[in-house]
Amino acid sequence: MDSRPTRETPRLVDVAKRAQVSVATVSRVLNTPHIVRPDVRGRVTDAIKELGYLRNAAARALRMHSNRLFGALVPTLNHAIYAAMIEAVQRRLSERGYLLIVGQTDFSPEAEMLHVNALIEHGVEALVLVGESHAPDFYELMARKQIPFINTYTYQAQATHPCVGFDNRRATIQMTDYIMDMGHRDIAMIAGICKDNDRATQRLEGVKLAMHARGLSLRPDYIVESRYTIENGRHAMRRLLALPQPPTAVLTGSDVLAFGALAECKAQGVDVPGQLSLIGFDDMEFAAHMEPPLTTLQIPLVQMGQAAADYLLAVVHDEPRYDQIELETRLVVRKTTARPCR
Amino acid sequence: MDSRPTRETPRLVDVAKRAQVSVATVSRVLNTPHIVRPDVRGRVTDAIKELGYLRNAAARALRMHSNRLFGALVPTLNHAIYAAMIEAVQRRLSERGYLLIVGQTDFSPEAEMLHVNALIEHGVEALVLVGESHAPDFYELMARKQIPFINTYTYQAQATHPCVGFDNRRATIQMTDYIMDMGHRDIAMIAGICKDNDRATQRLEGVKLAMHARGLSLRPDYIVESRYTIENGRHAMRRLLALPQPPTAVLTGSDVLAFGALAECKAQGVDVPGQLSLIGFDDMEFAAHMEPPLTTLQIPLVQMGQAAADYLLAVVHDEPRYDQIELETRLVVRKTTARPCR
DNA sequence: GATAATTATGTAACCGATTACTTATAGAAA
DNA sequence: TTTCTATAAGTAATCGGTTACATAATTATC
Repeated sequence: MDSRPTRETPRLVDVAKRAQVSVATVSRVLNTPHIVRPDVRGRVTDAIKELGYLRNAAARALRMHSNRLFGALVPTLNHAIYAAMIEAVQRRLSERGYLLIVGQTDFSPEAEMLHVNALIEHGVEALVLVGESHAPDFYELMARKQIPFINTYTYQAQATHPCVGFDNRRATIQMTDYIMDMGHRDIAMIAGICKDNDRATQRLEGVKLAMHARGLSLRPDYIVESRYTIENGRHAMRRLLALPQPPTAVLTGSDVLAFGALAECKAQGVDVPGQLSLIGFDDMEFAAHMEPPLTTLQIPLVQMGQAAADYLLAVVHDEPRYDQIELETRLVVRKTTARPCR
Repeated sequence: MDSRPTRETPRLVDVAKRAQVSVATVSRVLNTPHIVRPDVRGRVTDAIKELGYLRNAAARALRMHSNRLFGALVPTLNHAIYAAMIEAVQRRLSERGYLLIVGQTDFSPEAEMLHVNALIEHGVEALVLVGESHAPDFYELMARKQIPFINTYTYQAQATHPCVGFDNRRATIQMTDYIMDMGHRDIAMIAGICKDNDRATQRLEGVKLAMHARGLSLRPDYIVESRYTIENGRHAMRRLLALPQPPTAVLTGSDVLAFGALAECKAQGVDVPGQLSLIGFDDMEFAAHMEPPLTTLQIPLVQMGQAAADYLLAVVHDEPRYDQIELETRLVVRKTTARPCR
């Protein structure tokens, strides 16, 4: 009868004792089972089950310099687009036995950098980020620590850092060309907040670029920057409609803004697309079910998350991969766009 | 001139050497700065900055048996309600210097259990879960490992496990009473999938209970179970409207389903609330902006996430706390409910 | 100025798993 | 049966912090 106080958690050595083998053997059963004789292996797995043994990842990480742990930082989880991307990343990593730490930056590079440091301390093997503009010393740090990462929601062929996504400028150029082709000239943009947000900035630039290319320009009072909420979309549209000469077409930086904008139009009796055309961005679930259904730009969110996870897994396992991954966006034409009636 | 190959990552001992102190002192500067003389402390912090030292959480965790790492498991991040809860949890933990590993269970107890094991191996100090029904050996495991956890989205005063949320049965009883008070008897429910989902199950039960209490009963063909998507909400409503005697009121297990249901009503020219009353669940952002604005039940998502984080932090720091936390739900009456016209 | 009390710093054991290296065992060949 | 080879299992060093305990330095007291 052994009356020593029972340890709370069994360790490798406890399993070894019970299976009458050395710790090395147990470790082998756990990591490279095929090099252990089947009968011994059986004894060990039995002991593991009987004791309810779970390995200690801290000890493992300390010795192995690897954690099976990735990190992902998004502006917020409260936007479906980021949540959906994270969901795809998490799912993919899970399939490969990796866990994911998630953090939120609130669109602040400083907050992002704080998180990056904490994540590195915790030994994450790779990092998923959003956008390409980070804190000043971010890239230097990653290079020094040799931690692979990938920027999502962004793509540039000649980018110096790994990225997966699409060219945000080209995306809104596509939208703007489409609406100009229909005959619109008085085009407004309800954009996201551009400060510290390269995607929002580039989307706005795309609109300007496309208009300039046809000798038009985006009037300053036709630009409204708003945080991505329905309420803000309404406000922004109210502002535009109150202008002496309201636009005939409104592009938005997000379906959420478009939802609010459309709600405001309905409230004010403005016919969409009769009097005013509206285009969203993201093609979120509700876009197809709005009334009228929203013309918008489809973003390959799930693909992006998967590609980000796959890329980092490839780096970690030293497998071949592409550093810059471009994904297709698609303008989904539904019922909120028409030729201007003026 | 020192030409030894430079270590990739500086360690505590490197900092110690550079600051001309022992490792113990550096560790103290990091963990209990006030017990180190200011001048020495200065030397050390300088050395830390100069070397770009970041502590190794694995080594720390191994020695300390604590990680500053929590875990959270939700069915999916693709539903705003779970994402919003996680966002609140993450934010709160972040304030206190903790990181959060997030996993998705897809409403499967087995998948949940797999994640739980992985999280424990990775040394999470506490766990946030959704609902109260988990894999058979879940509670036993948590008790054995002594890892604190909390069930969210659920509340029962006499619960044997920590929980934060509301009584899902009472929530739909409240809705059902309200709609019955208006005079409705032909009440249908578009519920979530009840299998392995205690919240969905209890919500459905609540409707049945409330109706029974007034001598009514929920007809089997008035119950439709659907996954929480807009499209499914439409389908469900289509099914109900195709019935020989359609209901005069439809309760739903989620605003997402209600959104789809309302879209279908509009498509079929069914007047809401004239011909049919509709109630949602969750009070998501878009509910107030639907047309007509959706009557729904408000859930304190953010509060729930915060409370869950606070509870677990309290346990970990051995501070006082309540094990069962009830939060208020509120029926937000908007424009999709009216007396029946029949 | 000497001694005691207090505070600051250093030394080294420890956390638990992995694995290079060593030793034992089984199987093959003679 | 003996020797050699191949394969399996064991021993112990190691990863990088933390902290009990030992020692040195400082301040307080006589």
